Amino acid sequence: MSEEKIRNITETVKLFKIYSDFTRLRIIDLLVHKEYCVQDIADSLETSQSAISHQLKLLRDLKVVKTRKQGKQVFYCLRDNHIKEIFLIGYSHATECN
Amino acid sequence: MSEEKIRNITETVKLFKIYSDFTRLRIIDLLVHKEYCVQDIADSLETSQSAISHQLKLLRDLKVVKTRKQGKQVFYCLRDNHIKEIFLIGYSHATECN
DNA sequence: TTGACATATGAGTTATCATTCATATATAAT
DNA sequence: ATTATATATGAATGATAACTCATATGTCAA
Repeated sequence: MSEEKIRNITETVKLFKIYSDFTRLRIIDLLVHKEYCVQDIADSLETSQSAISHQLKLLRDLKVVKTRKQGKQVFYCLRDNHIKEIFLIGYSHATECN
Repeated sequence: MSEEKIRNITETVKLFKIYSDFTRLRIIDLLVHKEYCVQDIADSLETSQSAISHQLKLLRDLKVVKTRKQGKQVFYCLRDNHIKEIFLIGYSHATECN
């Protein structure tokens, strides 16, 4: 297995890991539709503000989301359509056998 | 967030987790092209037979792969095209920015 | 049936990572 | 300036899961 192949597989693993956590995937699911501020995400998901903030930091570092500050609040949205596309493909594959 | 939505997200997380490990993804990458027996996978990936067998069991339990026994060897291949499709989509998204 | 080979698997160890808790930072309102 | 609100973050904890090691199981050959 070539060095480049290994790099590519490594990158692909990183990509899939983004979607492999319940909290993160619910955040992404919310942001597919519109932007949200931190507390609204936390409320929607019935999860602590801290846990959400930690995951949002992760998603920020991975360039998955971008932010817009408005007063005291910080609004998050998906950075581009790739994230949304892969989420929707995975979601439909995972749920189509019902 | 509805009960059904939570079930769907949970299933989607499970799906993405399949692809979220370096060893498993390299196994899937091999099996995209053709069937392999356990030792050939282990040799290709320079990973112990035990580690490979453990991951193959996982993939079997998740209905990702199916097996064919031939003498002492067991050949593994992908069970259907869904797995391959999602892998290829993720792979191309992860590697297209080069 | 004994030995050699291929694969499977249980137990133990270790590393990763998501969460909590406490607290820091930043902004707005009074 | 002080207080309240929104968000961020470091450290500690706990859970998950991948790997190793030892060994079991299954199959073939002699």
